[in-house]
Amino acid sequence: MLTIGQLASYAGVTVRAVRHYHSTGLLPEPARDHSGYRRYDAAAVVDLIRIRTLAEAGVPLSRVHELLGADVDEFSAAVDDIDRRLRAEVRELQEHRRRIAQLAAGDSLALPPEAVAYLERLRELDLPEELVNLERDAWILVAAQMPEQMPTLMTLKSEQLNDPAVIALYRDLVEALDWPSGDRRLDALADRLVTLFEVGQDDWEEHAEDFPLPDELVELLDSVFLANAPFAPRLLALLEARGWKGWTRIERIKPL
Amino acid sequence: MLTIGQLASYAGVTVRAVRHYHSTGLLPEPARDHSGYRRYDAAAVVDLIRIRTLAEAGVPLSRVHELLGADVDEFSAAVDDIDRRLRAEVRELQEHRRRIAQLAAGDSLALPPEAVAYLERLRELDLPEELVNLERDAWILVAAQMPEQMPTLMTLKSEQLNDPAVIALYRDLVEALDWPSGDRRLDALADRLVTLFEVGQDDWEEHAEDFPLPDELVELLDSVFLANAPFAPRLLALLEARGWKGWTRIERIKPL
DNA sequence: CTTGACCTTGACGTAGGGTCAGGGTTGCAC
DNA sequence: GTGCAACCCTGACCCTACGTCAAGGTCAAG
Repeated sequence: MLTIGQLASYAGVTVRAVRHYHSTGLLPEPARDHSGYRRYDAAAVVDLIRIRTLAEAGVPLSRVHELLGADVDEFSAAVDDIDRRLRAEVRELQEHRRRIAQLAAGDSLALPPEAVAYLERLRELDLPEELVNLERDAWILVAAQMPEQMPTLMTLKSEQLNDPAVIALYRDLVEALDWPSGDRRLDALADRLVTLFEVGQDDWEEHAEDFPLPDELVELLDSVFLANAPFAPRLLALLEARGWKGWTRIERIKPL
Repeated sequence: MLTIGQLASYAGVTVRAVRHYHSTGLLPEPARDHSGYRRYDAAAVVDLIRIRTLAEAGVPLSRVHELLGADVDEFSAAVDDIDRRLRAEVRELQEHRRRIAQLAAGDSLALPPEAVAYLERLRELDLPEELVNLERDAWILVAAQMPEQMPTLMTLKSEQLNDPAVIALYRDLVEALDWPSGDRRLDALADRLVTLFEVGQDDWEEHAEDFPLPDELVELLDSVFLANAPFAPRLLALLEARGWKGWTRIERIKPL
């Protein structure tokens, strides 16, 4: 008669595994000797080797029992099923590998390439890193909600950058981050913003219909603006006084 | 400010996952409102999306933190490392698939093909299934201890089957399973066994040196014999009286 | 008698959360 | 004002397939 250690060693598994199989009922508990030790016969070794063979082939323990008692048809059906599961796992891991390979540090983490390109363009225009980071975080939020619209959105944004007035405004908005909260220069900024809005209005309304940002996303992006720009509340108030409401989604509230 | 549910939905993860990330320190706990609810800002959404991006690419959570703060070099080194791990997992699964595909119900579970062929030959010789099953279990034990010797061992066993006297003896040994324990016919069986031993002795001794079965394996196989054949103790005694000791490894104890 | 190798049960840990249970909060409709 | 659904909170147990102590009992050798 064998002890659990001998059994395990003959079958090529660990003692812990044998006890685990007992605890799940996969291998029946044998009789105990006078001191409480489990005592096994050679048949247990054979059973355990069968279990190990299946387990090492990737069969989940919960299915080993059914496979040990299966006839040829049941067995091959179960094997097919398990192989399907393994194939799916392999595919999933391959997909992981694909994604891992595309990951890189910095912007491209959580942003599609067209957004990365847009950020890179901002950098080339010598806009400060501070702004680029804010833009990046905002676009991460957008990309998470509407990934398929990102290419078109990025094209639109990129086109805006062809207007030197837009770029100048970006630059001055960054400057404004350091201004005291009631700074008089905000009025001039508001005027310039309104000018841009009115020039670009038709374009924007057209696009706004094509790509409706969900209300909650608009709110979220506004909150990013409010949280990062001390002048934001005052600027929004100035814009409202000029007939424009909102920021992420700007709307006319007074007719011209 | 966002609740945990809104945060989770913006980032595309479950509420439970967010709490899990809090518990492991991956995502810092935010401030609570007056009723104890967690309240998040948009920056938390961005952080969470970054975490999700890495996690979905197969990065273990324990490494996500280090990756979020890594520079380009550290990042790509870590990515290489993770990809190695993923590759290893894929290989392991492919190996599982290979083995699963070779598994079949019946004998081939836990036995190499040459052993399966040997068992099949026993069946073709019309030896009873009872014997074939006993042989199968015995060879499972041997195969588990010395897999690389199996082809040669099976060749040797197969050659023995070319002697009609051996086959006849097998048949009669199976018959003997039903005999009463002190049956007189055992004497005749013992005589025939001894005859075979003496004819084959040189062959056997030669092979015994080439393929030394470990003592413990011999003991285990003897125990299979003893457990399954009621006549075994008596037969072994008769053999000893004729100058031969053992069963799995038979040895002459008296000179001729 | 000691020592070391074995055995016993029980419990906790792994990765990444899922799924209750039991109770408090909020917001909207009636 | 109140009822109800939909949130939120913590705590706890569940999953795989065991690994790894902890605290003790047993056995064989020297």
